[in-house]
Amino acid sequence: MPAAQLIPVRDLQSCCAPLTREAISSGNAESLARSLKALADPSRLRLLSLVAAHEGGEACVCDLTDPLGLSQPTVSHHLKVLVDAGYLSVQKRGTWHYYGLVPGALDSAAGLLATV
Amino acid sequence: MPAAQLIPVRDLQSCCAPLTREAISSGNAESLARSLKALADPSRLRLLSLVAAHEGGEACVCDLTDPLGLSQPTVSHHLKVLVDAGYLSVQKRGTWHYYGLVPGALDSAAGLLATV
DNA sequence: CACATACATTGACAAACATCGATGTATAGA
DNA sequence: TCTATACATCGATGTTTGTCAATGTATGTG
Repeated sequence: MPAAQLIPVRDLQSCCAPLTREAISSGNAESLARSLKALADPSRLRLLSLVAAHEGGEACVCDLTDPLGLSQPTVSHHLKVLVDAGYLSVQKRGTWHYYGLVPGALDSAAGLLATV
Repeated sequence: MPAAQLIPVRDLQSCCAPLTREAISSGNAESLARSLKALADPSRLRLLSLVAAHEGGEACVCDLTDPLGLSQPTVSHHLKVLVDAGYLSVQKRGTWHYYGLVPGALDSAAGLLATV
């Protein structure tokens, strides 16, 4: 899948223009849109929040399905989207997969927004 | 359409929890997701950028179709989405409709992101 | 009035997406 | 080795979304 890859938020850059200068490039717009699309879903926002609020800052899939009211495959899918976008990280211990927030990832996204 | 209304970004609030405290409520997650979804499209990001970079900080539809390479109805549609979400405002002078950035709207969105 | 311009709305269609049930894979324990 | 648990992947389905051509609505001009 060479076309349309997802770059982790932290590696995104909207270049230099802070605003009102030059219009964002077509490529940067696509990258930023992809990162925002990963966040633009109520279930995924709640997932990020649930993970962050969970003790130790990490949670396994089994901790998340009930509060979300979604099936395990669906939760797994959303987690994958968030990992691919660079908002979450996984760590496998035994049978469990522990998801945790990538430090600064949300801030990166917020920062990019201010650059239009 | 009483269900699932779009609240302007500036009126959104994720309540008090800054992070890692309590998980975001289902309702707030829906509202925030809706606002982010309005931004999560390359064409709309470029529209915001083009409007901001245009002289006077405002632009009419005819200024935007060519740089975007999209049809007039499509541009009109995207602009409506951005207006409904509270990112753009419209002002009609004669035959022209001038779109401008709503001050602080993008910052509001960025701020909400930091609250998860 | 007739005509042109600027824009919105409608209807249609294909692509993308969220969701689930079923199935596959790996790890742990009896 | 057999069984149970935790999770991922697959395939199918219904919904949402981006896009355009066609049409409608004002506004301005001759």
